[in-house]
Amino acid sequence: MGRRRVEIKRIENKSSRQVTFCKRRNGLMEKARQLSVLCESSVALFIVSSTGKLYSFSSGDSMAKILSRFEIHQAGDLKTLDLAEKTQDYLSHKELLEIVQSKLEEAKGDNVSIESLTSMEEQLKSALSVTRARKTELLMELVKNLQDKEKLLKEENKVLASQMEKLKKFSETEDERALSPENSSDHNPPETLPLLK
Amino acid sequence: MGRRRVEIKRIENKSSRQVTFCKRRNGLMEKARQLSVLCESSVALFIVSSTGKLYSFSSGDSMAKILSRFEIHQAGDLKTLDLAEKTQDYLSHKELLEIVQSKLEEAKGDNVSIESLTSMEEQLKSALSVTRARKTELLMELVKNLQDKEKLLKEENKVLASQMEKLKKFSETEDERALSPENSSDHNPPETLPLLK
DNA sequence: AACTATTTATAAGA
DNA sequence: TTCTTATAAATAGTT
Repeated sequence: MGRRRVEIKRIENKSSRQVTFCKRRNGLMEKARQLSVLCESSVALFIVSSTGKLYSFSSGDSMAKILSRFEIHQAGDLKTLDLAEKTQDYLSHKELLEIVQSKLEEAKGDNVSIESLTSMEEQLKSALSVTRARKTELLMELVKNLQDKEKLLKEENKVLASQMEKLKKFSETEDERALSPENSSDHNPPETLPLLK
Repeated sequence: MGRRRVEIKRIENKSSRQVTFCKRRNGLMEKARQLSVLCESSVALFIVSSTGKLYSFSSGDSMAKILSRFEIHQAGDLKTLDLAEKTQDYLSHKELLEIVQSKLEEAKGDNVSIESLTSMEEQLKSALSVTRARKTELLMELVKNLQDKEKLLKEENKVLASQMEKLKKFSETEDERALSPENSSDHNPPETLPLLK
């Protein structure tokens, strides 16, 4: 949405990349805020520039709250994995199994054509394939969510650690009280992360 | 950017809130992706709907690297997933595929017995089964590792938080002393300390 | 789930 | 950097 259409790929020119980063970062933060307000949802956003500066936004609820919701969701996901035994899918699975069972009974008689058996074979293969695909899909999704959560937890730990360091320095020197307020909402000023790598 | 200008405040109508959530969520995710690509920055985004459903985006790359302060044990995460396609297994996979290919070429000739084809079918089914089992095994293992890691991180988080609490209280106390030195003859009623939480 | 009238974001230029 | 402006993109309300 500018003078020209722009391809979504790395901007090679360093300074225009920097400018775009600044503009779009602000835009993204504002959009995140709007979403959280308009739809009363929890939003956490972390952006780390290529130079290592951290920018974050999180909606009213503390990160911990978001995390705990995350956790609940995760628990739900694990249940979904047991899908064969639980949830609404249970009935349809059971039904399917019953149908298959009855078909197998039929098939024991010798009055069943090869054609119908081939058809049944195809149907079963298809069902099996769908089931396997769904299983893998759920597992991959779960892995991704867990990895995201790990990142978020690490981020939270980092914030805690840096706050603690400030507090330590403060209590050692007994200087003016100038502790940074809680990281909670709105646009935080950029905080430079020490890069340990 | 719609038919009307819209105030940024909670949308009261439930269904239009839901629709807006969906649209803006997608928009936000896409913007996050674009920022990460255009400016090669790391972005993590978590959205939890009011109904508790989680949506997340994270730029695949270096977030973990940058947030690697507490990072000790990992690196093996996604690599483990790629294992099926790369590393040492690659060669043997390639070999296997070559063997299968040559077998299939053979099978095109009509000088191949049904028995040998049945045997090949069995071998392939067996290989497939082993592959699938291994895949599931690796995925479940990965999930377990991530869950363990999550537990550790939360523990660490808890410890940090409680240490910080102590530090805060400590520095508060120091301040009080500095501001009003103890006078043992004066029995003032205890002042309420400003609570930081 | 599509469609558009509009608003909003932003790319390039100053 | 900040402002301006032309234009692309997102999206609110509608179908």
